Amino acid sequence: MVRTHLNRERIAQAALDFIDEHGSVSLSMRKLGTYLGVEAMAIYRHVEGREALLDCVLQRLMSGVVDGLDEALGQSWQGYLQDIAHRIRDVAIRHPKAFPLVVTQHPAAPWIRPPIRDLDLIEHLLRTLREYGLPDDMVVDVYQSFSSFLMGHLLLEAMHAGADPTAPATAIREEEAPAPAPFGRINLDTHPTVQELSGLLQRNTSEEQFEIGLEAMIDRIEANLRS
Amino acid sequence: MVRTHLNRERIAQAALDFIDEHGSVSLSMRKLGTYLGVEAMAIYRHVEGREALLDCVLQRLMSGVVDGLDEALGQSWQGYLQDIAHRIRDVAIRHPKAFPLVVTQHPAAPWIRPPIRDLDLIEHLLRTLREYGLPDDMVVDVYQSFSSFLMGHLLLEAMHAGADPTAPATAIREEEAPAPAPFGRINLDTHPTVQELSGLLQRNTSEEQFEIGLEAMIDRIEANLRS
DNA sequence: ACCTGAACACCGTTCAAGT
DNA sequence: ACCTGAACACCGTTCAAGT
Repeated sequence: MVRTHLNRERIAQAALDFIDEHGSVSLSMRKLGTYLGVEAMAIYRHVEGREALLDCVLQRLMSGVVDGLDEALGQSWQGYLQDIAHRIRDVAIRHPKAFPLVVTQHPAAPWIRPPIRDLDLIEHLLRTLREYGLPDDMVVDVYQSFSSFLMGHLLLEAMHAGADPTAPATAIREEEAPAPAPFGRINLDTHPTVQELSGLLQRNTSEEQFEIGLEAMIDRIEANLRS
Repeated sequence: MVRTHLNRERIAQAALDFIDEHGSVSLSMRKLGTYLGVEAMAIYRHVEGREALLDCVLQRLMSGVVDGLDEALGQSWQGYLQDIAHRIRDVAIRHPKAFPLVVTQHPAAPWIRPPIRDLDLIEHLLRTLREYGLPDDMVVDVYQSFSSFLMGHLLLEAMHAGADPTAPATAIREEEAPAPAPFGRINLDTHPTVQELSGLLQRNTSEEQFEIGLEAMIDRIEANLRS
């Protein structure tokens, strides 16, 4: 008797918490049930099924991005894009195990481009860019380029951050390889260039690359606007 | 008695064929068994489990990229990158249902950046860029930027191409909405800008965007080289 | 050496029954 | 109105048994 009173929001939040901890493949209706202190099949009274549940999680994950976005206005479309980019990056970094849902869950329409798939955010983006005076074809072009950019960078960052520090599927035998991992099962002898560049390859430059790439994309839009 | 003689390659090919047709979530060991005309659990004699099976599919999917890549040499590193980019794009377009495995399956090491995750291809890329005279830190930088770029563009293209033309999960009731689909469950009244730009949004400019973005990335590398 | 078939522990989902 | 519990059809994986 711990306060049941199930509802859509409580379920979505619990599912997100569970995914943050154990990953989305480990989430089952039954486990989420016991996680909620309820008999599992009670969830179906509030959400249509597992697929719909993951859609709820995704929406909860992304709904925070558009909130408070208006305050960032009044500057420039460049600053506005920077703001959105960093907000979505925060989501990807804070929820690395949940973020890949943006690509796993099929969007509601084919012209929706993850990770910008929340309709309110799309509306906000298109409307705001228009208000800053960008022509319509340019507005749509920015939406599409921007999505691709975020997708590429953030999915890779999330994969990196969300990778289990725990051992891979094949359990480690104690007698072999107490190595620090990054070249565990990779034969460096047959890939000498990888070996020689291993130091550089292991450097994590995600944040710089993100900032540089974002700047470059904005520069490219500016150049297009002038031509 | 149709020639069984199971082996790793035949299994991987059959799994890829199955995924191309039905998607990777529908692939089960049992279904693949009957698809191969074999008693399902026979697969375990050749691959360790479902996860390993998907890794095999992924490897088969990408192994073709590095083959015949040497012939493209002798030109310039720009042409070389263009060649790889288009080869990987071909894979994404020809196997839209299988391509998302590049992000679903965790890579063997954290410094590996999908979709360029085949070790032979990574070795080839790093070595070749070096031979063209790029400095080491630039070589690694190109690997990373290039991966992000391909990831963003190709995953979105694959999602678009692989989306089921069949109805979504919620079966369509006959009396409502015989609409052509792209705005099926989306309320356009609350998203007027989306409505006004719907014509532009539905245009498929994936290929142009890919070519333009690729060119821009290469230009950026050239500029970095001169500075 | 390779495949089979029964078995185990888990799934998503449905539905009649409880309160 | 909301939750329960049994049931059904499926899973991945193990293992002794067949040939």
